[in-house]
Amino acid sequence: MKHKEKLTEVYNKLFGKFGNRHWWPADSPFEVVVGAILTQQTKWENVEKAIRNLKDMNLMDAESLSETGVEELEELIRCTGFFRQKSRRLKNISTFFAKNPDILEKHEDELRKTLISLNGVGEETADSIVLYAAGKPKFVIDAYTKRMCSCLGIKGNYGQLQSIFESSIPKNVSMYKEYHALIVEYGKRFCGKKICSDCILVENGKMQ
DNA sequence: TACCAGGAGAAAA
DNA sequence: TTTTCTCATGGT
Repeated sequence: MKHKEKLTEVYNKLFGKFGNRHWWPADSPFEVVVGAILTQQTKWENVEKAIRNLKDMNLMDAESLSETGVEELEELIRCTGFFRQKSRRLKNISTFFAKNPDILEKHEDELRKTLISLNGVGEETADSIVLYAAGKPKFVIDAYTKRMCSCLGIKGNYGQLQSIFESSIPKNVSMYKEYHALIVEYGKRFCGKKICSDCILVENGKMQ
């Protein structure tokens, strides 16, 4: 089966199972940016606590966050792990957003390139911001996506997998958001477990 | 106790 | 250019 047909079938199956995920949970585009940094190698539940801490201190905007001391940030986001790195990354990116308030209005390719040039922002984090904060079409490839693709027999590095997804499904922001969210939900439940046999994409002992 | 979670960046091979 | 190591906490 070709990639396009396979990925379309997987989408339909996941949507049928999980429905609309309404992603990304955030009250503002900047909150998505903050969440994208904090969620690196961390469970979302811990990110939520840190975001609550920042909101309680009225720091959920670029200007306020950029003016906050690194040590204070470390305490507020400690629960997300890697707090020394992340506090510096947060301060760095919020300073950039404070100086460039219209950055999210740029074309997705230019925006992505700009974001990746910032310290602490790699491909996945940049794409998450482009898609969920700026609302522009860039498919996010995360660890779950790589694992799922590997099981489906679709191989490639980040850029290759992104190209496969973007050429297989309609270039549509809502579709990109929904598909990635569905893969995460699927991944949380079925990937990394020792019982792959329960995977909803498996039939007769093998992936479709 | 050991392992993993919605990565990125530097160092080593 | 690809792989490995480090960053760190909290939950299972």
